[in-house]
Amino acid sequence: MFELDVRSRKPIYEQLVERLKELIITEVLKADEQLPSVRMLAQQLTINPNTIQKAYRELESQGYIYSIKGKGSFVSPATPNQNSEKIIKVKTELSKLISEALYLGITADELFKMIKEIDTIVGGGIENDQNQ
Amino acid sequence: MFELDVRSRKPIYEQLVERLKELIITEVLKADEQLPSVRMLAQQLTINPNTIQKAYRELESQGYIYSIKGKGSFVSPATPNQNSEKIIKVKTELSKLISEALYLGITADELFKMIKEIDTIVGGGIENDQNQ
DNA sequence: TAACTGTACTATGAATGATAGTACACTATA
DNA sequence: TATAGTGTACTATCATTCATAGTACAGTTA
Repeated sequence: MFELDVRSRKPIYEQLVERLKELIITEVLKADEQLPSVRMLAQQLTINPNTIQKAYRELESQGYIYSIKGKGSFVSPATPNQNSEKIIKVKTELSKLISEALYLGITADELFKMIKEIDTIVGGGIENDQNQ
Repeated sequence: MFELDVRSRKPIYEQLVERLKELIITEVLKADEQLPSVRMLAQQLTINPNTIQKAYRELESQGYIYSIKGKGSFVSPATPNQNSEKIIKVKTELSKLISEALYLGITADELFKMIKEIDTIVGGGIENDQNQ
C-alpha cells in the first residue's frame, strides 16, 4: 500500500500525505472508507504513531479526510468546487508547472492529451460520476 | 526582484530557486543574461552568500543557468526537448496535479484554457519563438 | 469493562538549513 | 602586475524541523 523512501529528503509525513491523497483522488480509497488507525499504520510501516497523526491532520486540514474520536479516520466525500482556497492553490501550482513544461518543450497538444487521458481515468470527481 | 518569506517553512534557497526559475521561464531574464553575483545578491537580500550559491548550484544542476569561474553566472539558453530527465519529472508532477485539479472540480475545459493562455504568454520556448 | 479509536503533550536526538568565516581559482581591467 | 571583481568549497556553529518515545486523556463499541 505504501512505500516510504526513508532516504528521501522529503519528510516521511509528507510522503504519507501525498500517497494517501493519490489513493483518494484515484478512488482506490473511496468516500467514507475507513483509513487504518494511526497505531495500526504506524505498526505496519514501523514508524511512530505521532508521525501518522501528523499526516492525517494535514490531510484533514486540506479536506481529504475527516476523523471521529473513538471511531477512526475516513475519506471525505469529494466536494467539487467547494474548497475554493485549495482550488486557487492548485491552480497557482499548475500555472507554474505548465509554464515550466512549455518552456522545456512539452507542447500544448501533449498537455491537452495528458488532461484527456487523466480525465478519462480519474473521472473528474462527482460531476463525472453523476454524468455516467 | 525578489521577495523572500523568511517565515515560510520553505527553505530560503528553495524560494530563490523557484523565483529565479520563474523569471527565466517567463523570459524576464533572457538567455545568456548575467545573474547578480552571489556576493551582490547576498548583500541585497541580507542573506548569506553560501545560501545564494546553494540556489545557483541547484539551478545549474537543473540546467537553467551556467556559471563560469571568474566571470559570473548566466541564464542558459532554452533547450526544448533536451532535458529528458527533467521533462519526465515535470510530467510526473503535472499528472499528479492534474488529477488533483480534476478531483477538486476544476474541469478539463478550464485546464485547456489555462494551457492556451499560458502558451500565448510564455510562448513555449524556442520552438514558438522560431514559429513567429 | 476492556479494547479499540483519535488527539495532544513533553522530552530527546538526528537531520537540515542558514550563517560566519576563510581560502582558493579564475577573469578582466588599468 | 596588481587589484577588484567573479565562482566555489570548506569548516564550524547555531537554529529549526522532523521523528521518535513515552504518556495520558477523551470517545466509541462490543
